Amino acid sequence: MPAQTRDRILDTSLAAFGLRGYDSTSLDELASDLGITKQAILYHFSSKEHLLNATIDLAVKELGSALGGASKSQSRGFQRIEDLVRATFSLAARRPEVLGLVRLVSRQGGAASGELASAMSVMLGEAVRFVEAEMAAGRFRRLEPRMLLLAVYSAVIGVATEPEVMRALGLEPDLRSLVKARRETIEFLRAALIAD
Amino acid sequence: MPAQTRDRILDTSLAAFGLRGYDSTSLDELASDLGITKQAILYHFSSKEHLLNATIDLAVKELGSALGGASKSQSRGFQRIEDLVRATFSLAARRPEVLGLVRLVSRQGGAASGELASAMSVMLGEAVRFVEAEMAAGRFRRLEPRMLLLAVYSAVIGVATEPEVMRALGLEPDLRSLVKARRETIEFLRAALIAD
DNA sequence: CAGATAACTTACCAAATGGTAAGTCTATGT
DNA sequence: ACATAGACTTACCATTTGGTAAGTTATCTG
Repeated sequence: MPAQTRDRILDTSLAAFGLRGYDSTSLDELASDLGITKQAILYHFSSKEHLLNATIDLAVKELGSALGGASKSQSRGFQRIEDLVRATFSLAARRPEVLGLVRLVSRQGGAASGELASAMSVMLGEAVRFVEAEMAAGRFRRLEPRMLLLAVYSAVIGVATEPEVMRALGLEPDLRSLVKARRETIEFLRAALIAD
Repeated sequence: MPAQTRDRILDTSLAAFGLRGYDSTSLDELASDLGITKQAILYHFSSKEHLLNATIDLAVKELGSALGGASKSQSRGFQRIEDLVRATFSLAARRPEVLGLVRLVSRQGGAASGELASAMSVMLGEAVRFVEAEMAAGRFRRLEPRMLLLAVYSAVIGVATEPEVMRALGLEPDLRSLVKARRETIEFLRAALIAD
């Protein structure tokens, strides 16, 4: 099993980068978490930046497979939005580090963000067309589609990945609250989107 | 003018911490930006962590004065939400680092987050009561107030501080787009909140 | 069995980092 | 005139960081 270590490294670094940040994570830390030496990491990934790139690739893949099903579903109208939000919350509960990394990269924007940016562009492009079609069909309220999506994206990602704000609101960020948050987010979006 | 350097340090570190993160900002960098030595910083703030604390204090103050007016305004119903969103966008355009730091701290949650957390708790507490009153008066749609606020907070902060996502949507994060984003965010919230 | 290759580890290293100690320079109060 | 205190700077320092070089071990191949 030669390629197993490589996968373990990627997994651990995805968690570390996604939850604590790039600069806050040292290769030595990653290595000792994995019970190997730092040089083993540098054997598989020639530099920390390359490791980040590979980690982003993994996150993009996981994001795609988590949201791909919902995004390509045949459901129409608000049901499709609901499917997407459910898939996002499910990912946030299962692997919060993936969304954390997405947010990290989309903020920093470094040289490595190209791939993620283009992957997101594709997904967002599809989403824009979908929303426009629903608006044209009169099923969604008429709003600027891209701004609408930005607001929806922000609301979902924020709710799913800001545990401290939940605490400030007096809500424990446990599974039960997350389920409640999901339901409320969906109701919120339904209210905002459904044309009367 | 003895206390001037201290203020300049705080100002620069607020920008650096808020836009690039705590670990990604070194004292040497801050110092050379300011044209002083690192030890001058450590003279005013005995450690990097103390500097962070003082920086958070400043951010809390700026946040308070930027949103305080809108939050204590006498306006009722949706107008008050609109005032708040406008104030937030104005802050995001003028001093994005303040919101950046708020988000950074609210995510990391470190030992220093106490003050900010409590300040936010107060503001959010007021907001919850306001929303509940509006719902009781039948002016706002009935949703879970805290979850609603979390979604609103996330949407506004996200739209105001995620330039990369805007780029992925094909929108330049310049002032004009920000104005558009503000208008659309308000319309989005209006649609979500106003009871029919 | 020889040797090449993959998958590591041990040994280093230069630069950067947060922090300490001691000195300098200026203003102020006595 | 002089001590004192404030606001720094110059000189260091230990640790951490990302990265290189040179082994070591096991497996596979001719």
